[in-house]
Amino acid sequence: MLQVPYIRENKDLIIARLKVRNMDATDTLNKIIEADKNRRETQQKLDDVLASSNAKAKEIGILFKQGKGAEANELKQETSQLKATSKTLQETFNTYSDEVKQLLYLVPNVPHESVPEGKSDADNVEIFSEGALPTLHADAQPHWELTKKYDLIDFELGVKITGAGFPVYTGKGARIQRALAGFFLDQATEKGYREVQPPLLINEASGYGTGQLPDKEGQMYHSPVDDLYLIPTAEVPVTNMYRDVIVKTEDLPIKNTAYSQCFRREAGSYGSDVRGLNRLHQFDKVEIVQITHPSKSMAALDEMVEYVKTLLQKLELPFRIVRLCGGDLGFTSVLTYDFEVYSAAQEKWLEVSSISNFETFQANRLKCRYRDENNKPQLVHTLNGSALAFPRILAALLENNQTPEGIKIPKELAKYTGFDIIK
RNA sequence: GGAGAAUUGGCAGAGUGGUCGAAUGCACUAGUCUUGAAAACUAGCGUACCGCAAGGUACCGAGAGUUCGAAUCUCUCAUUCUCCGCCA
Repeated sequence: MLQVPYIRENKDLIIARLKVRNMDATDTLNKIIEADKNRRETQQKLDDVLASSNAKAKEIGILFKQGKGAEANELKQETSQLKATSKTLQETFNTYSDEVKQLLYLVPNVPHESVPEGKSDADNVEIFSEGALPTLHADAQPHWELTKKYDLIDFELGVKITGAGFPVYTGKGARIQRALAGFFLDQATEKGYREVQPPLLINEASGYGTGQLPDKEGQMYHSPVDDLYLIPTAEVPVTNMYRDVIVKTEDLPIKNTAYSQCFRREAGSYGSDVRGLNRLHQFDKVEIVQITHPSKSMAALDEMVEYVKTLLQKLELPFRIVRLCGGDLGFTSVLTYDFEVYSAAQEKWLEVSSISNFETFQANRLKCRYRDENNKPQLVHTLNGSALAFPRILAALLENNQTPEGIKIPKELAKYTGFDIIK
C-alpha cells in the first residue's frame, strides 16, 4: 500500500495517475489525509497524557520507597483520572488508525508514467514481437485434441478425481512437465537466481504481505480449519520470506526463483477461455522474484523482460510483449509487461508471463527495508515475473509443432525430455 | 495427539512489580595508540510513531487482563525444545 506521507505530499499527482486506471481517488485520498490528521492530533494528546501519567507513577514509586505512603496514595487518586482519559484517547486513536488502514487498502499502486490509458486488455500496447506465425497442415488440431490423441493429458480423469481444471498429465505429457521445470530452473539459476522450494500453503499475514488479501480473497483456495491459503503463485511465499526483514544493502539485488504448483479458484470464468489448458485451477509455474534498491528496479524489470525473451526464443515460440494499460494493470503494480505466445491451432495469443515492478507497494506492507547511506531503513522495491507458466506454453508447443509425423520438441527442451518427437 | 520446559536487542545472556529500552559479553562502527595489523583503550551501536526542535510515546513471541506502575503477576494463542504416541 501507499505511504501516508507520500499521499499527503503528492495528492494531486496520485489522483492524476490513478485516472489511468479509470479511477477517481480524490474522495478516498481526502479521507485518508483527514483521518491521518485526526490520528496524529490524537496521538499528540495521548502521548502527553501518558507522559504525565508515567511521571506520576514514577513519583509514587519513589514516595513509597521513602516511606511516604500517605502522599503516594494521594497521587494515586490523580492518576486514575489520567487513566480514564488515556483510555478514551487510546480508543479514539485506534479508530482513526483503523480508518486510515482500511482506506489505504482501497488505493491501488500509482501507475508508471509510461502506462497507457485503457479500459481492458484490448487497450494494451504491443511493444515487441518476434518469430514467424507457423502455418499448419490442413487437419491440424487444437491442443485438447492432441493431448488426447497422444495420451499426454487426461482431463476427464482429473474431473473424476477432483473437478474441472485439474488435469492429469500422463506419460510423455508428465515428462514434458518435468522437463519444463528443469529447463526453466536451470536457466534462471544460470542467470543468478537462487532456487528455492517454498511452502504451497501460506498464512493470512503472508496474504496481506503481497497484496492478495484483503481484496482478492475469492481468488485463493482457503482451508478454514487451519486458516491457510493455497498459493496462487510462488510470488507469495518467496516474497514473504523477506517480510519484516531489513536486508543487507550489499546483498541487493536479491534474486530468487521457485518452481511451484499454483492454485486459483478462477470463479466466474467460462467458455473457450477455459478450454483445455487455457485456464486451470492447478498449474505449474517457475517464478522469478527480485528485491532491489529503489534506484535499480526499473533496470531490473527490463532485465527480467530480456531474460524471459531468451526463454521463448529457446523454445522457438512466436511471442509478443505488451505493456499493460491502466485498466488491465494489477492492483499492486506500477508497471507490467505481459508475454503472449501464439497458439497456432486456436489462432490465439496466450498470456504466459506477467512481469511487474511493485516499487514500494508490497515492501510497505512487508516492512522489507534496506539501510541507506545514512544507515536509515528505507523500503526496498520488489518485482516478480513468471518464467514461465507451463500450461499455455505446453498448449503452444503442441499446436505449433504438430506435423503429420508427430509433435516435434524444440532442441533446447529435448535435452530435458529425452525425446524430440511425440508420435 | 498427550506431558513437561522455554520464548528478552545481530548473537549469547542477566533481569521476577517501581528511576528498565533493558546489565554484561561477543559481533559491528568510529577514534586513540602502531610503520601496518593485532591487542588494548575511548565512544557509539534496535524499530516505529508524533514533534521544526527540545523531547515524548509504544514495543522484552502475539493478544487480552490485574495494578498508580508490568520484561517481571493472570488468561488465551503461536512458536521452539525434550519425552511418549503416530507416520511419509
